[in-house]
Amino acid sequence: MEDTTHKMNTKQRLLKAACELISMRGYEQTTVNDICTAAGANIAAVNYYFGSKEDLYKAAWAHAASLIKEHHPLPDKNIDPLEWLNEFVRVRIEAVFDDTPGGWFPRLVVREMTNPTEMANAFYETYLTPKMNLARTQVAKLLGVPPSSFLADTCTVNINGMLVHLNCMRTFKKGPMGTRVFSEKMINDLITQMQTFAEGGIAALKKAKKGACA
Amino acid sequence: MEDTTHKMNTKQRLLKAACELISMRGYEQTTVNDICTAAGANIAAVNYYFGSKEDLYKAAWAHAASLIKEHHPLPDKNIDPLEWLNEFVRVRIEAVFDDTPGGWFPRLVVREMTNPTEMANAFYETYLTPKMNLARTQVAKLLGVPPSSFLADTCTVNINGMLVHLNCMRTFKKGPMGTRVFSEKMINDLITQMQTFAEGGIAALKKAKKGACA
DNA sequence: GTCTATAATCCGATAGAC
DNA sequence: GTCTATCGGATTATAGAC
Repeated sequence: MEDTTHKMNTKQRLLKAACELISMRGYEQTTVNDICTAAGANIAAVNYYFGSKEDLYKAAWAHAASLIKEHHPLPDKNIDPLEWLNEFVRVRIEAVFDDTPGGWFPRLVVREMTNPTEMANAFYETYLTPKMNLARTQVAKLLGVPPSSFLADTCTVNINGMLVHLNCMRTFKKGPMGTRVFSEKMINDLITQMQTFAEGGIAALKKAKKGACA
Repeated sequence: MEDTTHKMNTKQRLLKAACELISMRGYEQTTVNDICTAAGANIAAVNYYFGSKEDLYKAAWAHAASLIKEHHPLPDKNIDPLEWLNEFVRVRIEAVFDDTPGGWFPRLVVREMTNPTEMANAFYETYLTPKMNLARTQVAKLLGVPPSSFLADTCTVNINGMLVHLNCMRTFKKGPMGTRVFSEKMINDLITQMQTFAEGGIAALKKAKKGACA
């Protein structure tokens, strides 16, 4: 990671500082003063370039979303469902452990999820719901049920829950949740384990469904 | 739930209002003014009875912890591990969906997890770590590995992640995460599904472990 | 014990000089 | 574009009357 801060103009520096600080501390806990100081800009710069703290925040989401799309793209939806799910788990975990700008997005998401602003609904619809629909479609294929079914929904929520929880452990440094340290090998083991766990869980649910019908 | 507010003294009313409001909105988002208004007390009452907002918060945790111990006790640790885990999942989910004071604790936990105060570490050690150690011990028995192993740890984290995520969906009403509505039957289905999913996940991990040794 | 009034901070936003 | 100075609002905590 080359530091190109010195080459960026004030607006770009503010955007970068906003992504970094807000993904690290959350929206409410980050003041415009913090952002301006980190960006080497004056306290009035945020309002000059973005109009308000809220609008800077929206720009930060858009920026982080484009970066994760570039660095951690989701698998092709036309491949085998099980392969898709394994790739999905892998990509999501890798993004969670990404300490470069490519990892800003999952942290912004979990901050917004757990400390919602007035913009939460808009962010969800734009950036998250489409991805979640993709995942539920693949899980439904594996379960042999419609994507709109309660089983497909809750099963997807379960898998997403494990990933979100992992994201929390990385995002919230304060408190014992963030005290775990993961080496490169441990991350790879974690990916394999979560893939195995999810696959086993889905298989068990599919089997139980058949049993209930018989 | 009988409303006995009128019978309580000011200190008790403050404690109740603090539990309700902070579990609903979080510590930072709840002002002492909100709490005093809800308790029908004066703005200065919190400092008079508890010394500070922080000390009231500590009292709220202690109160909520004693209530969940009473209304949603964990299963006996000497029963069969699989039965223990199923009971654990059931009890935790029931607590998450409990809208009475018995459900204050999980909401306080998730608020503190995702918006940590300076007291986070102390709360964890006192109220949470012991429970998590219990769960990891049972999961380790099912996996056939030591409780201190990476596999037992991450597997327990996976299961806990699903439960925490469910807790988030109930706690954070703002944003689409809290828009799902669960009927009594859906909650029971959810319990069965999550038990099946966890059991299947653990079985798959145990099988993969054997395969790796062969 | 309860109340009013206020002190002491802190934050986002903006006016106006340069 | 950048800066200083300040306004207006919100919050915790407390002093002091009743």
